[in-house]
Amino acid sequence: MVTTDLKHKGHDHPTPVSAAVVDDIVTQLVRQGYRDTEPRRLVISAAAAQGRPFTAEELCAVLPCVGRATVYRGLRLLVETEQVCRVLLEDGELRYQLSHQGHHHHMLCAICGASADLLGCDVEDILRAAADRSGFRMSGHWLEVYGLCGDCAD
Amino acid sequence: MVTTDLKHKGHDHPTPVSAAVVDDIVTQLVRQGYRDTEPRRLVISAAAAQGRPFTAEELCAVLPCVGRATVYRGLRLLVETEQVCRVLLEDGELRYQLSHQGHHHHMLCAICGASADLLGCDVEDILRAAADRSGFRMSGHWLEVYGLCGDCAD
DNA sequence: GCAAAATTGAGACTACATATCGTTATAGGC
DNA sequence: GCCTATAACGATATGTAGTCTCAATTTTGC
Repeated sequence: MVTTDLKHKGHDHPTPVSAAVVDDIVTQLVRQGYRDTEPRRLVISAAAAQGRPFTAEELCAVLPCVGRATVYRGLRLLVETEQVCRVLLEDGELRYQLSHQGHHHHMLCAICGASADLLGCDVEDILRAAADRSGFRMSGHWLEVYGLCGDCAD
Repeated sequence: MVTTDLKHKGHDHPTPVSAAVVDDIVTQLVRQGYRDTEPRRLVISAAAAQGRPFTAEELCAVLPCVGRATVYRGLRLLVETEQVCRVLLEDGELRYQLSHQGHHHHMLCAICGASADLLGCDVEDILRAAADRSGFRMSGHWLEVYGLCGDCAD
């Protein structure tokens, strides 16, 4: 859990963010025909440095050296290419976070705001069967789980 | 202003609003100490007339005789008192619709935009068990199902 | 009918997000 | 390494959704 110490210009230094994560995402983008640019890397790096779901404005605040429009565009691109996924908070607010591979759901802590992946849960088939019984052909779903994480429940 | 046809459909056949539905909701509000006012009834009536999930702006458009602020306040009150529930569309847009009693989930049709309640599905216990295994204490969840309704699947 | 209090509505205001457009940086050919 | 087409950038204008303010109005209880 980090950190309030990244707010510098482009060529600063050791972010707690592993360069490998950024490189990996950039590689995915390049593979899809997008360019490898400095501002884009900064957006990815800032997103990766967030310890919990974040908003576009929060990235802007952390990246004063990158134009607002660029932050928004970068974030949108990451969502479109599925490098970043959206997270729905209990009050209806929509935030973002780096996406781990594949379809999954999130458990969101009401106290610390942390997000963890919900593993070992396959509701897909159950939902599809229930929908079927109503004559509805399911193609997808959206699920968020709210509560307290292990640390905060104590 | 480009709107998808999904969001336009349904203006042709507004659901006839039974006065009983409006009366019922107003009764609930009065019971909780809120007043029975004409603008508030108009908001409820307009909400009930929507054939599918709607936005605050849509209600405003349908109710030119009611102030914007009043529409927003009325809608917020209805959400707080759980007469209206929020619905999350697949693209992340948040809309509203009259609430049927109790906890339930929605199936949203990608073509006509209709919303139906998902019945005969209890994922609650499954989710709680999966969360438990990760040391997470679940207190609630949010679930939406997307696909095609019976009419549109043909 | 009267007074207190909740509610309303016009419009100012804020926050968030996108569009415009001239400038800059990147990638790929040479 | 140099050159060019163009993707991407950033400053800022514009748009959009929602809240806030406050005087005027409506509702409720007496």
